This record gives sequence, structure tokens and C-alpha cells, in this order.
Amino acid sequence: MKYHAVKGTRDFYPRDMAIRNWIVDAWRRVSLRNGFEEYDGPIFEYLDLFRAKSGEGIVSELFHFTDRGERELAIRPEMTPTLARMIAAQAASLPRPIKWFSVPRLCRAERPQRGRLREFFQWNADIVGTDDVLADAECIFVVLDFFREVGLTPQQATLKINSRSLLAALLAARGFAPDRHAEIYTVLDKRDKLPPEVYAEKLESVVRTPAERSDLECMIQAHGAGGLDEVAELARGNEAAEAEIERLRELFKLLAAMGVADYCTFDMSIVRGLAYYTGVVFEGFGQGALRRAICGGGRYDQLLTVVGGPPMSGLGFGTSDVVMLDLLNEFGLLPAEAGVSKHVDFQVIDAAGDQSHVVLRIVAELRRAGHCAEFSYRRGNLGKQLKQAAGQGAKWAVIVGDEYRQRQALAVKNLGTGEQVERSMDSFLADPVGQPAATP
RNA sequence: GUGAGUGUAGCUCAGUUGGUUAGAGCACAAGGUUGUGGUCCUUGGGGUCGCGGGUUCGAAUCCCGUCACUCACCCCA
Repeated sequence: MKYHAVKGTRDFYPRDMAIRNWIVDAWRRVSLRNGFEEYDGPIFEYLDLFRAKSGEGIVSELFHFTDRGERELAIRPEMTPTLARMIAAQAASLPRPIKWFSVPRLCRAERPQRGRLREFFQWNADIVGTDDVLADAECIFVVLDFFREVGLTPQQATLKINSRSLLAALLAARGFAPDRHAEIYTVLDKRDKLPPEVYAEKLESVVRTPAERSDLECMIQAHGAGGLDEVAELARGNEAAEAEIERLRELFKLLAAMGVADYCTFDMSIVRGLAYYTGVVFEGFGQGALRRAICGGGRYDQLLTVVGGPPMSGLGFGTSDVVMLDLLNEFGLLPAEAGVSKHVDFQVIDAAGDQSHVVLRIVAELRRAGHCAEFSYRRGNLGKQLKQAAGQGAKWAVIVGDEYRQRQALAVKNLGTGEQVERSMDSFLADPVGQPAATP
């Protein structure tokens, strides 16, 4: 072939499209029942919007171009800047809390690899305009509501939770100036994602003395059931840290009240790579062969000010279709029906070969009534047409043949059970799916 | 941008120490079958063996280059 799909992009043939819709529908269903409203924005934005949020370094990771009006634009690599821009523009008039979700198509100019492509779909849900811990709980619940919706158990997927505020308070008490925190976070985030030697090397480059490093390691390894108590020991007398620990305890109680505590653990090593997180941070992990992060999110305080809006606290999360489908496949949680791209209710068959006008009349009326009705361009040859009907999963076959010629009747066959009854044209069209009275 | 691996039909893959016209299964199509489906049988279409060059009497096979894909690194919003 001369042309093929560009590196890192996918063609969605009907089966693939059905699977994509299956997961997007689940995201949408879960979002809506959690009280979120859907929004969307343009697929490209000013390049500066992304520079403002992520810095100059982001540019090489973007697909960007200059339009004929010399505007520097970029295809969106994430949704959050657009969300911030949209909320900032109408911040004064939006009712709080702002609970919005979106399933944007995003593009990043990265080298593709397992779970990461150059074009993908991402589910984002954010709660903006409040710093209430109830919002933290609700946002995290949405993720776990989705896990349960698709059948992911706490043995298959978990959510690790931490707090940037807590980290900041503990770091400050150890003499790390606030302007050093960001680079320390970036390294800490890699603790469980890099080989130990590589991580150690990176840590040395930002934390000079061995004493500081072992202190940090001691702090960061707190996790699990007793993790918060361990940290509370370390934080004794540190007011800011103690307050945040209390907030986390409350968060875990709320998650327990919502019945999703089984999925959640406290873990001080979760810090997220992203610079703008300021409060609670969390990351989901698959517990199978691919033990990678499958979703992540957190609270941010300065996001809107970056785009010129008023200060507003919020939190949100994101996850991609690529990594989520990998995970669901791994656990066999993608049902066969997910890939079904055509749902035929009635296959109307011209058994005689000269009844096209009758077949099309029936087909048109069924379609008008909202049913999916199909017919074959092949006329006559009942066997082949039934085969075709079965091949595309039709529920019923409606046969126009001898009984129609003799007494205007149709043979209606249930392709699931093989049962076949004769019905008059009028009774069938009046109630196609209903069980008919006994044949006259 | 760096490194490794893999490229044969739409898909999954065979293909002997280099040897004659490159195969199978699945999928697709036609027929067996002019009123009863998923099975079965027969047949068919579909390939510049990723591309270019080299070695050789002869290359899918060996060598070099190149491109694509996959995986890992970098990065991660």
C-alpha cells in the first residue's frame, strides 16, 4: 500500500470503533450518573496556551503549526488548559461546584510504545470551584465507580492516594526550600517507575547529602494501612502536616462510606510528575502483568491563574482509552458484544425473487418504527439469505414468499430459537416484535 | 533524539544447507442448494516475499543500506 495510517495513529474499523464506543459510553454513563456535565473545546489552541501551562519544553512534544494568519497553533495534547481557559472566561457566572467531564481526542508527538500512541482518547473529569474534601472524595469515587462498572476488582486495579500539601509541609520542616520542591517531586515520582540504580542517581542530583536522602526515603516509604500513622509520627508538632493528615483521614472515611475503600491505599511515594498539583494526588495501577499507572489526577490551586483567570481550586483526573483497553483485555473484561458493530433486528427476505417491492415496503416501515431492518440485494435463494441474516446477527428473519402470494402472510422466524410463525402483514407491521396470536 | 527486535496474502504464520510455478489455516467470494441459517464439501480471487543495491548460474533465504512497525530509553500533560 502506498499510504497507511501515520505512526502512532489508529484506523478504527467497525469492530474497533464498536470497542472504542463501548469504553467511551461507559465513561460517559459513569460521568453523567455522578452528576457531571459534558463539555468540549477546539482540537487546536494557541501554542502559547500550552506554553503557559507547561513551559517551553512542551513544544517539542506537540504537533504545532503556523496558520495562514501567522498564528502559532498546536493540536491539543491534553484537555486541562482548554478547561481552564473555558472556566476562566465565565468563572463569575458558573454555578459551583463546576463538575464537568470530556472525552477529547488528543495528540502528542511522542514515540509510540505500549499503552502510548500519538493520537488517543482521554477521559477527563474535574470538579472546580471548591477545595472541600467532599470534592476530593467525589472525584476519586468517579474513577472507582468506573472500575466497578467495567468489572475491575480491587485485586485487579487499585488507587494509591497521597497529598502534595503533606509532602510540602514535611519537606519544609526538613529545610528544603519551597522552590526546590518541584524538582524533588519530579524525582520522587519516579521511585517505583525506574530501575533502583537510575532512581538513586537522579535522587542524588537533587538531594545532595546521604543523610537527607535516607530521611527522605524513610518518609516516602510510608504506605498502606498504618502509613498515615507512621507519617503522623514524623509530623508531630508540624501543624501544616498534621492538618493535611487529618484531611486525608477524613478522605479515607468518606471513601469507605461510599463503599470503595477496598480499592484505596495511602502511599507517600505517589507524587505525580505534573508540576501544578498542590493538594491530594492519586494514581491508579493495574495489578496484572502490566503494573503501570492506568490513570491519575489530583488537586490544583493555580491552574486558572495560569491562563489569566481568578484563583480557583479544583481537582480532576485523566485516563486514556489505550491503557484502559490494554488493562481490560488483560483481565478478559472486554465482552464479545463490545466489538459488535451492527445490530440487525429484522432481515427481510425475498424468497421468491420477484418481491422486492414488498420487501422494501416492510423494510421501510420497520425502519420508520425505529427497528434496524436489513435486506439482501441477492434475490431468491432463501438458504443463502438466511445464512447472510445469521451472519450479521439478525434477531428475526421475515420471509416474503409463497404464503404472501397465497394469502398476504409473512413467515417470521426467530433466528435465536429457530421458531417460525406465520403472521398477516398488518398484524406484523402493527407489532413486529410482539408474539402473535395463534396462526389463523 | 538513543538502543534492540521484527518485516512472506486482509489476519495468524510455514517456507529444508540458497534451487525450478512461494504455501497453509482463518477471513472473503461463488457453487453444491429456485422455501429454511451458523456445520460440511468443492472451487475461486487475492503476493512487486517492506523497499533499494550487492554476492551468486540461481535470493523470500546470505551481505549492506533504507523505510515501516513493535518494545525499551528520553519525556510524560
